[in-house]
Amino acid sequence: MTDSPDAPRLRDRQPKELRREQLIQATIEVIGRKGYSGTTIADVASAAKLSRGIVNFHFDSKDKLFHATLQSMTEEYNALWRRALAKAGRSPAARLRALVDADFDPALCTPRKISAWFAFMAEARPSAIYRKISGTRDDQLLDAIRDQCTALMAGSPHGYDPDPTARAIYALLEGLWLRMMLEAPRFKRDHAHLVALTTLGLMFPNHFTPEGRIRS
Amino acid sequence: MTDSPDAPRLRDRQPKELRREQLIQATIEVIGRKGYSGTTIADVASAAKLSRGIVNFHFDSKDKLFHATLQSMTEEYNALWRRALAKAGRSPAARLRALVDADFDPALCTPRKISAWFAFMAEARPSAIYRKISGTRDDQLLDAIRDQCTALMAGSPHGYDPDPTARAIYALLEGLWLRMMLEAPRFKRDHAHLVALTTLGLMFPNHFTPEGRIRS
Amino acid sequence: MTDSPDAPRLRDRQPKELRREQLIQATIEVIGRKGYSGTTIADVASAAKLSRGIVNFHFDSKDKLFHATLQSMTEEYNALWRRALAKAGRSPAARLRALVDADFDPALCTPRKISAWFAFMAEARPSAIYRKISGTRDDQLLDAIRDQCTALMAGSPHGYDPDPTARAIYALLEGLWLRMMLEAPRFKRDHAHLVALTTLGLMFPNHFTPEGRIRS
Amino acid sequence: MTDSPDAPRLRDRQPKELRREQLIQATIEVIGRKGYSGTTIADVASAAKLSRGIVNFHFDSKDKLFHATLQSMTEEYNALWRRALAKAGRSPAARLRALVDADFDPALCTPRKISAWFAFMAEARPSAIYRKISGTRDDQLLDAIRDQCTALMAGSPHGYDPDPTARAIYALLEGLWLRMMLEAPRFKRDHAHLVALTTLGLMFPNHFTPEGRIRS
DNA sequence: AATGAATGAGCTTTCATTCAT
DNA sequence: GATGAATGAAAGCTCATTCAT
Repeated sequence: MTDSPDAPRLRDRQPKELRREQLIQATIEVIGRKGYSGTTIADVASAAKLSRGIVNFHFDSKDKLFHATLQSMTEEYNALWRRALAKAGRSPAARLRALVDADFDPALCTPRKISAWFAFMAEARPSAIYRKISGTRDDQLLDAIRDQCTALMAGSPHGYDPDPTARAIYALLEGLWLRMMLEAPRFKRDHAHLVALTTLGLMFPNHFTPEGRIRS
Repeated sequence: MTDSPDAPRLRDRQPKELRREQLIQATIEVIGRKGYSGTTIADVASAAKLSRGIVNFHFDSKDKLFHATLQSMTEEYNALWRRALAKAGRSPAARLRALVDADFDPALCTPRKISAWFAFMAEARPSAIYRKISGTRDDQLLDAIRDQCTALMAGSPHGYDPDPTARAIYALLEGLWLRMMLEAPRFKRDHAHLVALTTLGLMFPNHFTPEGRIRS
Repeated sequence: MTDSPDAPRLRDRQPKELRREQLIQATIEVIGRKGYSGTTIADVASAAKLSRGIVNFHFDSKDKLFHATLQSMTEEYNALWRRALAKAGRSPAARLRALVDADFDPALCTPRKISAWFAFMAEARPSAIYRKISGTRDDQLLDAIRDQCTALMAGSPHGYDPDPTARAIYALLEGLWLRMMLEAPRFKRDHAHLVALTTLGLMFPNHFTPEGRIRS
Repeated sequence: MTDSPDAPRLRDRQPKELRREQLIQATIEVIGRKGYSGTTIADVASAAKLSRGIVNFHFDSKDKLFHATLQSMTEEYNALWRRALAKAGRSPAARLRALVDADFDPALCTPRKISAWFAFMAEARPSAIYRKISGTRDDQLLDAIRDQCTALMAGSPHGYDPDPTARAIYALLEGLWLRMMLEAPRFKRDHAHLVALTTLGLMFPNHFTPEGRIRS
């Protein structure tokens, strides 16, 4: 009666895609808050301010909802670092720095989302959901990091190998995410970012300053 | 085909501590295999080849079993790195190397245990089980790493800071554990260990060779 | 042999209140039949011809179901004697007789309901369910009885006290309920009613005949 | 080491009968405290300061323990009122008064025992434990009361019937026990006793004073 | 005679899923 | 499209009972 006619009420009918997206965002939020095993379909529906039956209606099963949620998170993450790489130009140092910075983008690097990521990872039995959906992305990001390391270490003294170096950077980034989660709110995004940049400075003293700025 | 008479039957009476330990080991095994939310009391009892009621008999609740399991894992981990540090002598490089090596000790660094660790970490809501039990250990290990970094970087050029460096090494080690879990069995312990040692070589070129050996 | 199409199937949707009432009635029936400790949620659901999950769906827990059941019984009982009192007019003898008769009303005084009452009473630990829900009602009924006794004994010879007299009538009524339960089906409602009326005749010979009829 | 050699330690071996008695007393105590459904074998063993297995050892099953407990309570009660009757002499008034007084004997009329009585009564499904064990006793006590009523009412005016009168006294006594339980500790033994005696005074004004003393 | 670890049936409870409306 | 009452499988927990010691 009182709603203005063009303000779409939440529980009104919505195109399928909108509802799915709304439910996926609610899922991320709830998993981030309650953990994987603590998340029920009722929680998700309630967080989306919709009825209990809605999830099975749009996703058939809880499993498929979680699948779609991880898929969505993966795509968002992928898009971010690819865009960052594209914008970074051709200098390997700038590209590497861009990849590192992307990991601490305020849009992605939120407590809820980090929590949700680890929830999915920790449920990753061999052959399970995480590997299937995000495994490829992981490989591609590692490749991208390795490409920059290879370029940066071209003239390095004998014995320094870009391959484990890239592995190290990649592991470092994930380890920092883990720490942000476990030590929240003590260990914050800026602090973690600084640690990553410091590492660039230590690993590539010719290309980065101690604080991680690119040496021109 | 019957049990040899002197093989102690599993279902025989055992001192409480033995049963508790047996159940904790079964819990680690099952969590490692099926994940946190996938682990039921029946699974644990069955893995220990005992009856369903046994867990509640010895631990009162699933929660307390999980609690005791994480406690046990924490104590094992703690004992390992402290022992490694004690054996390493007084040279900061040797001590740092010992801490890094400890993380890849074959007794700890098994697929099941790594999986179990992340299962507990991912369930770590703010104020939950992991923080409570393992938080202090984490802090102490980080302190130990930082002590060595501080010593090693005493004469470093201006701008290099041991604090984020220690954070980086710590995050790197955890990130490598995560990768061993997610990429098992492709990404193996030796490979991860090599990545960690390479990082030492890159970070402290005066104290470690590119492969992580200590420069005398 | 199939259900006639217009017979509403039990399992069809019903308003919440209807289902709750249906489950409460089933609970009284089962407690009356199997006792407090012998009553399981499955029994109640089965008596209501509904599924096992229904009780927790509508009442959250067995405890709350039992709570609601006793509440319902208390309200029914309360309504009955208050209505009887209201209809009885102003004569103390008629009012007292009405209160006594109410206790043997065929709607309340059934084997099942009596059994259920004592089941709840016997579970009454200090501070437990019965006291909390029905304690006040008991007091009010006792007060109502005492009011009539006081009026009837106004001119009694010295030494006769309306207070213990009221207590006696109240205890008598409950004791008769107990006997109906314990000696069922030998000791029936009509017999118990007669005993109560006889007592009125003995206690107030000026106001009631030996059979309990009101002397005009 | 410190126990004096002749002080029998509780957990030492004891003749069967002693242990059984010890367990029965513990059972009364626990049922009185926790109710019928709340009483576990472990509770009983613990109240008797014995091991968990002891009950099944001496009574085979919980059912048989409860059986023996009610039997013991019944025998104690029986012995009490029969003894009281024997001591009362031949005067019907004295005998009736003795029966009433017996019900408020401090040895029997304790909160725990009353609670235990009602616990057993309330579990009395038709054909169940209470009827089987205590039914006969109830009948005999009722008979004893009726005998006195018949004698006392021999010369009563037409219409007064000793049979319902006896029923009333019996129900009154049980009802007062119930009230002592439900209103504990507000409604005490002495108060209830007074109510019963007052009733005698009202019912038999020629034989008892208003306070229930025997008119000589 | 007594212990208490071990068992497993049976219970309450949770919750993904279904489906009449 | 959306709702939410209803279902029932699966889980955790309790506890009477067993039995090696």
